[in-house]
Amino acid sequence: MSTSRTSTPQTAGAGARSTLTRARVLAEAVALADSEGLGALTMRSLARELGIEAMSLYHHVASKEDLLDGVAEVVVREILDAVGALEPAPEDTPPAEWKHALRRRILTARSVLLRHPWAPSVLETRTGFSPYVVRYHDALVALLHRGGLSYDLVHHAMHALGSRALGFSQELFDPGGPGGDPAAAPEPDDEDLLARLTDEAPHIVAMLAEVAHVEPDSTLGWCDDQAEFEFGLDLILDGLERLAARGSR
Amino acid sequence: MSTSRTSTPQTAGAGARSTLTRARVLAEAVALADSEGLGALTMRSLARELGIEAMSLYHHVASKEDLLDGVAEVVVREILDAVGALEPAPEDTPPAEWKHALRRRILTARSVLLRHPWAPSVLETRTGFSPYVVRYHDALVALLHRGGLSYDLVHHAMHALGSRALGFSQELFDPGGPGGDPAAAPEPDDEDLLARLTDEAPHIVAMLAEVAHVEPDSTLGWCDDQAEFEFGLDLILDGLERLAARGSR
DNA sequence: ACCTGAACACCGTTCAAGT
DNA sequence: ACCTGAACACCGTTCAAGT
Repeated sequence: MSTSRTSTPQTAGAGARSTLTRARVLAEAVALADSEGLGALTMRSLARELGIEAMSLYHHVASKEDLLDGVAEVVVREILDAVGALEPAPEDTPPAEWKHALRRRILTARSVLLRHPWAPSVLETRTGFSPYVVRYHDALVALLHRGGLSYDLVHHAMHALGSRALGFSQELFDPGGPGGDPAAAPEPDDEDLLARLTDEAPHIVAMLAEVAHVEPDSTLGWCDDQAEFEFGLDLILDGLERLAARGSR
Repeated sequence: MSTSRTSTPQTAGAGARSTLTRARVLAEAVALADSEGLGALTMRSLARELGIEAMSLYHHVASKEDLLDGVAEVVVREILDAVGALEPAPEDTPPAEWKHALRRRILTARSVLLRHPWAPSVLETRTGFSPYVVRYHDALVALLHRGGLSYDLVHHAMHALGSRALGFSQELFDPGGPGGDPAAAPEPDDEDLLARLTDEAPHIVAMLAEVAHVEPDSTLGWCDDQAEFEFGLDLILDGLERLAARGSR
């Protein structure tokens, strides 16, 4: 479902739209993935949404792969905008506050990704050096180095953060999380699943019984993604801080 | 390329193989992904490899999705076998050594995944609760809890580890890493790339110039995946240890 | 220059039919 | 019961042709 049909004025009958640009193609692709999921983003469906024939897309995009590159770029640019709007500006933050500044940037990036739950799986598969991704990471490197961390430690830090630097993490048991396809999220189907888990994973069940906010037999109680993300992030940031204090490692 | 054609005796002419089982289908799927990459694993190519018609696969596998579930299961079972062979056995390790025991298990899991570079991208997309994945994580939970960590801290720990618990991590700039498709790994194309990066990412370039073992203008010098994985893992494990010492948090 | 229709070489999968 | 061939509904993409 989309309002693209009527969102811009056009000459009466034919399907010709104002003028197609790469930017409009990418924006529509993002909108389509937002509303229908990444699986629904095909060259044909995207063209339909734009009131155009599939083959016309190839005038603005070299291939499906290039389309996904562009889509990733749009999302990361959105992150850069959000992060750039932070106060105080990164250059004005006292170097010693690198940890809080980094934390804030990463959580801001995450808040953008929460609006595009499909984005992590696209970002994961981009192998090239997208200019905006590089620029984002370069700013993080600058922040850490200005904070007094040696380049050696900064390098380790970037690896340790991994995709967390962009605000998402790999949660193997979190089908509803930022990386998951909403359509693929299974109904917890509590009764059977819990019985199975009690057999196969008694310790996990015991853990969840103690930890989960809800009773484990009512729903399985998906965990608080945001809180767990921050826990893991802080674990890493605190560790880095400790290493930095220990004489730039 | 595969030796499956002659790997088992068979009656002279026809394509009928000993007898097809789900296990044999899955084993061949893993072998195919190992040798040709995940992209080359299609129902048709797998059938061809087995000397069979594509539709016959549906007698042993409900769908492609089910095939991938099974393939993931094979890999995780391989991890469980490798981890089970560790000495001393997990139940016999002194509880206080939970950190080293956990570290060893995770690095063992990683060594298995290094033999199946495509496996992380399959594991990432499994949304169900695979019995073997659950069992593996249950053992980790038991290890941590026996080590004296509260279930609350163990729960945070599992989230913080994320996919790292199974031995892989999300490296956005590591196309050749465990998560990458070898076919998609780009030639570093040093000249242009470095020029571009010097513009877009001066701090990253400065960092790499200081850190990389090789000169940055000869090759970009991909980082030491194993060392960086261990750095990040230890950062998390040390942090957990500190929290545990601080009175089970 | 931009857009199109028909066609190609793939997918996963259904279905009725063979043994 | 297990396996098959033809066919269906999709993909991304090529190509020659339209304006």
